[in-house]
Amino acid sequence: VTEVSRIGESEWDVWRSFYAMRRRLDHALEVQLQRDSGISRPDFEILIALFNAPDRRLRVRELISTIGWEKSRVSHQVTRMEKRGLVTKFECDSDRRGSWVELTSTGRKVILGAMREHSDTIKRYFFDALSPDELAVIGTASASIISAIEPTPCDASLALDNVEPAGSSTVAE
Amino acid sequence: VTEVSRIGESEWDVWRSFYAMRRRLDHALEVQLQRDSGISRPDFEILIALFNAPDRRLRVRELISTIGWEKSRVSHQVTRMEKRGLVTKFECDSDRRGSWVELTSTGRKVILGAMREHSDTIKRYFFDALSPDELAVIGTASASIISAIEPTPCDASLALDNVEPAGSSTVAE
DNA sequence: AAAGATTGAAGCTTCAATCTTC
DNA sequence: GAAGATTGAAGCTTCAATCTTT
Repeated sequence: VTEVSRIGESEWDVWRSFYAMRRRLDHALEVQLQRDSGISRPDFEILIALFNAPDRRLRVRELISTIGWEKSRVSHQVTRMEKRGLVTKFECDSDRRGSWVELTSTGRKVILGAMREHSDTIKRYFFDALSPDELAVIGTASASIISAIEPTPCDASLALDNVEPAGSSTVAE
Repeated sequence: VTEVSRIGESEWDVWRSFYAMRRRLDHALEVQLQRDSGISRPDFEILIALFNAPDRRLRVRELISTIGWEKSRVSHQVTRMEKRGLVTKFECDSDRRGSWVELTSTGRKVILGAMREHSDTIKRYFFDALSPDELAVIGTASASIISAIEPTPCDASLALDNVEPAGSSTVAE
């Protein structure tokens, strides 16, 4: 479609290497969390978000925007975690549509241990494997990829190329 | 535990950036595949493996080693894909325990389209976002991380530090 | 017994529908 | 009607158990 800057075999090798790395890293982190702390990565994400919150509690709405999941996923996940005693749910006074999710004391213990062990694991598999230069490149490269995916909220401004046709009425309403 | 080479806030920023990038890239690729070709990423992986095989067919066993999934995952996935007409299964003559999985003509059409569109997407979100230098660093960094996770099969050779005790017989067999 | 493969159950994820409160 | 949240169904993933052939 557009002019193609050739992607050759060596480039695809990088992609495959990158792809394999993501899979193995994910898997290694999952295994470690489950083995050391008895939780899954989804569990970890919920717990860490609550742990970092003001009173160890968040609205479901906030959980959604913090972690970036679908709302039903959060709902199902929290329901399961409540059964296991990691969190509790209760109604919100100020807005009776909403509900709070709060860390239990068990959940607090679990996340404290998990943070320590999980950090060690990330250090071992990620930071220790990379030089400072490599780390820096990965930081900027990650940001570039994210920008490439999200056409930027400034998208709108690009569409307004020939804006302001002098004194045209904006919607006669 | 061991002496800690400090992981500071800027390092964790890189981790979070990397983590977010992986999630968004995965999501973007899934969305594109589903929208353009009506298949999921698991579907794509099975189809591409079969497409690259000698007669567009593989034993389940080979599918497992090629893609690196759990055997039951492959089995369930293939069963679902067979229902949708993307692949067919039939018995293996030479080893009656085994079975073949083969691309249907529909499956072939689907994967041909998907490869084109999916490559374009990877180009747009991955290759176009990165400089040649960044790409090279990501390649070597990915390999390093994989090595850090898998203690290397060459592990054994490291244990053989003081090898070759003069005229030792190499396996009396 | 080991290898090749399937099955069923349970947890995870997404989608669409729903319900209540604002 | 829109926002906050839950529910149910369907597909995905893992684990353990099973079954057959070697």
